Amino acid sequence: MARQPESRVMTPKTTVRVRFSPAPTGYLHVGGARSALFNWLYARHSSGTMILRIEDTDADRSRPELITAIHDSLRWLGIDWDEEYRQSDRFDQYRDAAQSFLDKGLAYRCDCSQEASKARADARGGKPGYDGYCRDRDVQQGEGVVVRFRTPDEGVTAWDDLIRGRVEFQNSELEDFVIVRSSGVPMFHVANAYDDLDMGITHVVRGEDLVNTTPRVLLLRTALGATDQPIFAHLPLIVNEKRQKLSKRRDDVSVGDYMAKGFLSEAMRNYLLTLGWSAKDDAEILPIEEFINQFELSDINQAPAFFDIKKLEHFNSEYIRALSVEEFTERSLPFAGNIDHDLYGRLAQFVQGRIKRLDEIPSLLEWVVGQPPEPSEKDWRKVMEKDGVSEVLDLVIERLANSEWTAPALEKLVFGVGEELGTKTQLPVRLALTGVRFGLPLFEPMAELDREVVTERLRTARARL
RNA sequence: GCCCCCAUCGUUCAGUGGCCUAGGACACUGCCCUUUCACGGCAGGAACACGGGUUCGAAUCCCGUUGGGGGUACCA
Repeated sequence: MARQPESRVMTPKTTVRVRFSPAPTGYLHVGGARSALFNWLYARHSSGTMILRIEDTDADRSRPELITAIHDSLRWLGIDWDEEYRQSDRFDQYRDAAQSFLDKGLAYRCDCSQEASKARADARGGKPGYDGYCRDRDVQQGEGVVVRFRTPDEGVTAWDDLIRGRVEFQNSELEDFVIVRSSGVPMFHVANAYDDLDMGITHVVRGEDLVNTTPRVLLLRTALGATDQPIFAHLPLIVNEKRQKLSKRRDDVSVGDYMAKGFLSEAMRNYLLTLGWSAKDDAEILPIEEFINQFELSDINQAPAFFDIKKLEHFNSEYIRALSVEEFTERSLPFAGNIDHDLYGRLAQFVQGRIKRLDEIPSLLEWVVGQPPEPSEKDWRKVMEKDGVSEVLDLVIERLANSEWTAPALEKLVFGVGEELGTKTQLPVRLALTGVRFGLPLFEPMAELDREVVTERLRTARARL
């Protein structure tokens, strides 16, 4: 057969298969979402397969209902997948694998209690880890017995990380780790190595917090009979303001929280993308297709990135403003609070350009649908305690009685008073009416209120002068 | 402690030996626009952690120091 030209070299022989493997022990958080996203981007970029694999080997910690929540969060972000597996469905295969290790002498049973091995470690002089006490004790199956993998005493386990370059571990540093719990349930290392091999995973894209487990997984993979390695890409961590790995405990980071705070999923996804990777020409906000097109794992940075909500908000406001008024109205309605839908439909266009997050909407509308907040001392002094304000209010109140009740007419009325009196009139009217000195354009919402309500509010303010 | 990783403006990304008197974005400050706020426009301050090499030449390569982080479970 004739040899193909360059394309033969350029095209990988195997199609890309990647997986996102969350443990259902909590809601999807931004770190996990970013891992999922980078896997997905690479799968779509290379026309490969995106696999969702639920790593629920720890029955005590896993909560089945969280799987649905993870699905929802991924879907919200627009991340889809082609195959899905659940490790709890595959226990038998992992158990068989572990048994084969036992049969081949690659693993052994151990009946040391955790207290006992810790006591020995302390006696050894603080060097933690299991010491291989049971390696040749021929322990039999029984209560409290685990299976440990026999790690090599010498040599090096290494891989060429797409993001970090070559990473090496001395095998002598590796302890004989547990692969089957005393309950008989295999540990995640086994499941992970087995599945990556069995599912033909070509690229392992995951957080840097997993690098230390890579040698174990690699050793297990070899024990399973593999002669190759997947390509690893260990993503830099997303950190909080103290530069620590984001944690569900101390940081408010679940994807659902951001949904509830009024972030658009496209903005969230786009922002997450820019943490550790960037498109050509300094472009930060692009259609997802363009990102997919340009995405390469090897272009990802090595340094941890801070999750900056300010920047996320900027992205969000950009995406909000890019929406058509119709789409904005529809998508923001659930955040608008207790307001007549038709009324909101008329006012949404004024809201759209003024918010960074959808959850800011109710406060913007407060004076339209309910009572305005009490003006602050400072605002009152600055706006109302000036010469001519009482004349302005008097005149506006007077003319309101007979004015046509439309936005243009009201604008003309208020500005007309200003021209006659040689002063600016919007601010005092705004403060009297809305309670604050910033917000929506004044006249359109004003025309939505009843004449009596508007007049009453202005009178109240006038009385306070 | 031990193992592993990381190090460019406050933040984030760019920069892969000369194009860098280091660029973009967010944030911040000032001005303009505007009879609110926001948007928009213009301008500004702001960084290659330190010390050694290598080289004609280093933000870019090597070594060390310092600093930060991750891991060190019968969690994943």
